[in-house]
Amino acid sequence: MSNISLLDIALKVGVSKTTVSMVLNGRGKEYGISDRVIKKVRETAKQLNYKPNKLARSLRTGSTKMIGVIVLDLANRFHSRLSRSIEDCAAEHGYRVMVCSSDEKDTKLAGLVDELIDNRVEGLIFAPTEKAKEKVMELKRDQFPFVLVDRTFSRITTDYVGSDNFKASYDAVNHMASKGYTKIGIIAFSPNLVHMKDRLAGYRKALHDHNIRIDNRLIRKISYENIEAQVLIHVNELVREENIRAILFTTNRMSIIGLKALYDMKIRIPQDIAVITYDDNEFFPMMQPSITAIAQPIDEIGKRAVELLVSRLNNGRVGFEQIKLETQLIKRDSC
Amino acid sequence: MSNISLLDIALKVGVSKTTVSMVLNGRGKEYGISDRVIKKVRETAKQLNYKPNKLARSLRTGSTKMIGVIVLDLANRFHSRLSRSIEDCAAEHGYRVMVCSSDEKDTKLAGLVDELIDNRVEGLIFAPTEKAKEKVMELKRDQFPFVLVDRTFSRITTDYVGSDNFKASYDAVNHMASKGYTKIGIIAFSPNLVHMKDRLAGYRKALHDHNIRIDNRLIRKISYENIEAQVLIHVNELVREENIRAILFTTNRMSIIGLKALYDMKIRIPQDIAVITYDDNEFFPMMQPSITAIAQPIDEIGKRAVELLVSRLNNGRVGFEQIKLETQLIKRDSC
DNA sequence: GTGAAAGCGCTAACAC
DNA sequence: GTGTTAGCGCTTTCAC
Repeated sequence: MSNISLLDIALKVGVSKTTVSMVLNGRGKEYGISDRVIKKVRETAKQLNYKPNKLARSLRTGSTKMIGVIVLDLANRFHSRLSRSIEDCAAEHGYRVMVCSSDEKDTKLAGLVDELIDNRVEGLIFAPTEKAKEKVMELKRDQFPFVLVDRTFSRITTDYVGSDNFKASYDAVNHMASKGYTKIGIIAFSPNLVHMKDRLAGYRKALHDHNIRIDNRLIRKISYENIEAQVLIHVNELVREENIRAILFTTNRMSIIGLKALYDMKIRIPQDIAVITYDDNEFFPMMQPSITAIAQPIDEIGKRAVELLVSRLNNGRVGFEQIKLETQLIKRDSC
Repeated sequence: MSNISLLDIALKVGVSKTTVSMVLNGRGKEYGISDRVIKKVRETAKQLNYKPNKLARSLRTGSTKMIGVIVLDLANRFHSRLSRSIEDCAAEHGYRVMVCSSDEKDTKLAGLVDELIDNRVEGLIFAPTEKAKEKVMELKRDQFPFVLVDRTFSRITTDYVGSDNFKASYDAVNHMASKGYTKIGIIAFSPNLVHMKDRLAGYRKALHDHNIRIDNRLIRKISYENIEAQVLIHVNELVREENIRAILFTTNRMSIIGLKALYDMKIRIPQDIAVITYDDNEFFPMMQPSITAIAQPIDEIGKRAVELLVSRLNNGRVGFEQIKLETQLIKRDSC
């Protein structure tokens, strides 16, 4: 890799670095550089295969046009689509992204936040982990620009973009109850983060509105470790011991595991048990039965998050916005 | 965001920048800095919330520990999993990644390559687009370290990691033929890239070995624009006009569209038409019928690509390696 | 119309 | 044991 600098071009053309810099930044005219020189500089740059060093430029200008993005797992469909949406929208606003996965680990998240800041990203968009509140407060205290996505904390005000999880669950459980189901189970993560709180609250409210007694044995809260084993256990118990007739899985990961479990148990859907899942999937319409799902507006979440961040970066907007976007209950045959 | 530099710490502690730099890089002992100073520096750094400026460091050291990654589409399952694998393996080797999506567009790819290089990534891992050969040759000429993944070109030697696509298709079609199918269709992209050439060649060879006449009408090659419409047309024609009894979809994107098309046409799988798809999916075991698929070793592809790149970066390895990894035909009920 | 020079924050060779 | 200094490649102010 050749390492041609402005100076090399300047020397070759017989002008100063300054002139070359101006020309290559498209400000030749503005500074009244002669057409001859402009042309010569451009040609020489191309000929020498000049690559501007963004590190040097950023160091000098104090601007990297970089946004740090931390999702939970790039291999998870929700998060990869979210990343993609952020990537595209950021590009529209002239920003590039650095995407990382936190694996739902608080220490990893904190480390990534620091590293991204060390790399001088101008802002962060991330899905916080369960105990990341401290790190988030630290960012807030330092007034570092960031936007939370997917999930947030209670009692702490930050920019946030996510789904209207309360309504999403409400709609789903309302749909179940309207179909006559009363023994409705739910599997969720321990509600330390608001999105889970809301997903559970929507469930409760819907049951309440249908005058269905809330049975805490039907509400299963799992932790973020060993998800697969936990989902299996609880699905098993809900089905075998609690005799549920319908179930709501509150993340796409749980849905995959849960559906597979039901399938392996030879449970008939929806005859034995009706199912609704969080996050839609391309294969759901093709499954037998097709799966009823809560579709989150993933692209929109990414887009709004970028817009929120960029508006802070550009306008120095004050105050915080909490954006909750509408989900869509896609009714199919599983409920 | 406070912007504390080494100098601020140095001033506060009453030593020079150098001393602070040494201490903060963990080389205090090595350079014989006194314990008292080391402690004081560390404390002050923490207290001032010092964030090392990686731009400055990288500019100075000439090393960013960054790898640029360009996949086709971060929202595509194959590519998001590949990205994740690369992210993890890179981290193990002390590198961070910048991931971008080329959307299968040659100009976008070329632009991303340039931008990543401007950002001084030390190497690139990317899936080349159809007409990216020129850009790839340019990188090769400039001796910029890179590894191609998923696909490569004929008549150009570079580091490459992908699946053994010939064998993958061969296994699939061999499986079909062994089950007695003779009218076997295939949908592929125009084979300008070697992976597609191989996927088609494996199909042909398997037919040949089973003494099945190769009928070019059953081989459908589509371009990268408007994929959905094209797949629909060809599936339709293959089914309605050519009376195929089995079909091989050669990418996961095609599989989703193709399966949906068959589903909408009320084709019974495998009674009417047997199906095998490229890329496995978590939902395939649960579908009715379950879907037979070619599972690519995605994690391994990412891992090996990173290792290949890192070995070049560290050892300055000469020569090129072309790694073709074994796929696995996961036999289920769709064929 | 163009150039000189300072400085972004850091590291490392060399000096004392 | 610690400091001085130069310089990575760039932008930008000011000077001519």
